[in-house]
Amino acid sequence: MLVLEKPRTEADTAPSSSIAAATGAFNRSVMHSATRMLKRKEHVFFEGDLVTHIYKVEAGHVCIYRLLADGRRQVVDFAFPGDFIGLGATGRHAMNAQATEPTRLRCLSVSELGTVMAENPKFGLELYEAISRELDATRELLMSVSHRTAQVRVASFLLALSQRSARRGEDATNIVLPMTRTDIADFLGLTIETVSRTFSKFRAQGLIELEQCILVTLCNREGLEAVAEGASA
Amino acid sequence: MLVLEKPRTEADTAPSSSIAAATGAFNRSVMHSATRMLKRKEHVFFEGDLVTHIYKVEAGHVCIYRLLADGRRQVVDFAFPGDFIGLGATGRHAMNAQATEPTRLRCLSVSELGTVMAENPKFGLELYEAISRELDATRELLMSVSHRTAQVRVASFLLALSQRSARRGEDATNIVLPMTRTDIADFLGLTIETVSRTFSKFRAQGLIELEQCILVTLCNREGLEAVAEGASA
DNA sequence: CGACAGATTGAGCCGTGTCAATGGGCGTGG
DNA sequence: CCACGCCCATTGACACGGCTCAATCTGTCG
Repeated sequence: MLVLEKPRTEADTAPSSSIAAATGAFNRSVMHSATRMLKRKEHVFFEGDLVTHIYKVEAGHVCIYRLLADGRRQVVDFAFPGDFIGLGATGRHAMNAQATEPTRLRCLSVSELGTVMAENPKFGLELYEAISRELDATRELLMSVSHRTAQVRVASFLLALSQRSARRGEDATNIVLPMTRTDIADFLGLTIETVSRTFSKFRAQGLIELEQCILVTLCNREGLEAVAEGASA
Repeated sequence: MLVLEKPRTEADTAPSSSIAAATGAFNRSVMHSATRMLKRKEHVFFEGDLVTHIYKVEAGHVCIYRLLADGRRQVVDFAFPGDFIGLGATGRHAMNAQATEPTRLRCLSVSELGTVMAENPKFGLELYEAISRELDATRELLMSVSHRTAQVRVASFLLALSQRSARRGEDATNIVLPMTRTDIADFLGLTIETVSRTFSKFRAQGLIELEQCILVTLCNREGLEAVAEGASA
């Protein structure tokens, strides 16, 4: 998942080990399980679907969103390789999950869940910790969306992406956006126009460089962090 | 917790049974555990505190919030009798929890958690389901805060309170607000002035009646629902 | 009765949404 | 290979909702 806001070091490092543990148990448990390939824009599941599986993203990215009555869309999460999706749903999915690019998933049917849980008593706890991180991330997003200006939100978003890249050992300054402006806007609770304008403003300020719309270079991390902190810059 | 938005019937009834189960297990497990009394405005725990206990609200109300760098406050949840608080925190609390009125809690120390889990393998799953509901509620709140007008948010909020009262067998039309305008504002991502103005507007439209600031009467539920649905009324 | 916290109400401004037009990249088909 | 069309991103003008600042009112507690 994508965590906005600078995570405290402890809160950041500690759970990743627990996630690693969960991932380990998951992999051991579903060694024989199926993988599933998705094309760009293809859905993993839809809102209202019966919950049949828990998925772990192995490659690609998945956008978790929900449609509102008025046709608007709220993206609640972006799932990255290593993340679980479909957690927390009981009975039926409350969300839609759509691959933003070609994506590979590992699947564990919920009917096996009980078996796995019985074989590995820790697995329940591991799921609990995974979903706890999910909850934390959603709350961070809530903070961001409810009280912050567009600039702060977008800056936080870019920094979060950068940190995620760094954590995965990838380039933290040249970021490839795995989602469209619309996805970003619906995630941050903004319009596509505002997101675009904010990118442009950052570029004008020399904070970032843009290439092909999806390649962002962070030229001035300190400056971006200052904006994310709320400095009106 | 407080769930905005009209819950689907199935999503609403199904989990309540699971919660009941969890509560049962919790009570059985902590029969011997301590209760804790809090005065109005007293804190259960603060952000950054070590996680020592999981709590269940027995009476009163608890406001779960977090302070932002700029001094603003985001309320992420109101815990009502029967709700758990402190779930999902690993290591240290990421939130503050403050009683909005005299409150009684039942406590289970996390050191006992392992024991309880071992004695009752289902307990982990029950916690998982409880936190799943928490996640759903937070996502609903996110929807509400990110894309909706003040009127819609406040209307949804009142209806959510009403539904909660109804579910608890209390009066669903005469609601006692267990929190201040500030708490409501920080929950809905609005200012206290906007909340107040919106209340006044609803009163002027004959949708509600106000008494002593904390006693709200829903005069026109359909009208309020129409507003919550987005009708510009 | 006085003091204080919380709530209400008003005036003005700023940021973001809305509507609309333009630009750029990519795939498809001629 | 080029041209067209489509989708997405960018940019501008304008309106409006909610925030800010500020004054007043109400209820409560000492």
